[in-house]
Amino acid sequence: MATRTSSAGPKRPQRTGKSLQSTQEPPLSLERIVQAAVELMDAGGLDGLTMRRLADHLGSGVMSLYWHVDSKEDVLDLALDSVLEYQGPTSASRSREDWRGDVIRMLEDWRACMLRHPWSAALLPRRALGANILARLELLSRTLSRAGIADEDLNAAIWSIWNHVMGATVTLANFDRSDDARKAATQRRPEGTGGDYPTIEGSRLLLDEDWDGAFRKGLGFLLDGLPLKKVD
Amino acid sequence: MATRTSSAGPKRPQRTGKSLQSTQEPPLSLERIVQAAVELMDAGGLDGLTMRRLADHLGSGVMSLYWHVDSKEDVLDLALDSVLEYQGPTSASRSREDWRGDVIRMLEDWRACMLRHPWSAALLPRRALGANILARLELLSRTLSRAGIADEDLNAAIWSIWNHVMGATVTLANFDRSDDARKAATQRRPEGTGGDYPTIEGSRLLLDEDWDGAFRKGLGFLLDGLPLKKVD
DNA sequence: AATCTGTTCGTACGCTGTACGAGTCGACTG
DNA sequence: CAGTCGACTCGTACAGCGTACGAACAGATT
Repeated sequence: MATRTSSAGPKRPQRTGKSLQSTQEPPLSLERIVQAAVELMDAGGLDGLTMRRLADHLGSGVMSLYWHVDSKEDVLDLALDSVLEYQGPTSASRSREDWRGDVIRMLEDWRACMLRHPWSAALLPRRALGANILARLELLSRTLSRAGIADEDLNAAIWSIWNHVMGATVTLANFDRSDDARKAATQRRPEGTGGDYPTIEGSRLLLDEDWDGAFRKGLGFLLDGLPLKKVD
Repeated sequence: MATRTSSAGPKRPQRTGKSLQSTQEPPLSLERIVQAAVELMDAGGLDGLTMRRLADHLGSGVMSLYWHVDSKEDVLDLALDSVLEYQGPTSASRSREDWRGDVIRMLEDWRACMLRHPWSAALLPRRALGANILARLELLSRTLSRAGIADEDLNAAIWSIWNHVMGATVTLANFDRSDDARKAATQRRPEGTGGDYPTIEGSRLLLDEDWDGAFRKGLGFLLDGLPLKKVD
């Protein structure tokens, strides 16, 4: 963890002289930059990524990054998109019948991706949609359309399902990072107001929730509520 | 818009001397600070809020803010919560029957609040739940519970509905801020990959969506899919 | 040998959040 | 009246941020 801490060296050592290529870093590339950015944010959250740290991590100078990348925002976009890759239903054949399974599989993978990198949830609301997100949306559209949803309901259905994933992930990523939220909600008594949140406490809503189960169950409610053209 | 631009004055005028109380600002208070923070972010987004600008806006010194407030994060929390206030169903009587209407009213108000202050959507995923959010959750819990949802389904139902609002709002706030997203999604042809997103284009998913309608419709799907104990 | 093109990087600038300590002012106490 | 205390304000300073600018270097081409 602290293998790089050299005591009393110059401020940022990096690329020492010419003949002494000690660590022999591979050349900078967009892929390496993005991957390092993801690692930094996995380790330290959104604030864990600074251009200087990123450069140090790659053994390069800060401004070298800017030849490959326009801005830090650019790095964020690329990192977010790189984390959301999805290779669709491996055999396109099986999706003939089991549209529900296809949808659920893709959404749970999506959710898993974002929970593996909790910073992505906080990033999603403020970045444009990258290629991988669009690909997932496209897959969702195609599957739902084939499942026989009335055309006039299709868009609303897609958005509803999308929203379910977004909302669930965003919420959980938030809670996981500071579970003070739950404690605050259930333990703190506002005292000034006199009343707190009895129903929430009663249902143990914020406490011992099985998030995965709730996600699946809620998705079930949603899919059950969708109006299909043909009943099967 | 530019009424405050005084040419060649000192860097930040603020509270000139003792006898010349020109603008006679009311004293600093937490309420004033929070309100000013909301105004700044309404005008300039998340980045529009800096402690220095906030102080200027209030006619005070920067560090004076820190007597009322612990940190900038504190300001963000307070601003977010202040924007999500909700005075429940005015007459508690009417909610006896129309639980569906009560839920929809509260959620649409919630969504409207967040869309009125688009920065709030980007903030929500990374801040803990404030009192007003908890109050809304509590109301939702109570209403749903009274509507006759099976106890074992209650939590999943609450989360599903919550997620719907969160997802829809977060997505829309994102899109509204840069509608380049839609153009990029539908116009840009990835060329490298060869294929783009035909189904999305076909359904005009990202183009001419009636967001309010889709939100309502999707909420309908969700509520229709909820398993009620008693059918009515 | 000269030039060009792709790539690296040191320095510097303006901006951020905030720690620290000095200052002001009204009220209360001897 | 002097003294002192607490609430409140604020100037200065500092470390860290993103990045504009331009100098430097490598290898290939002329």
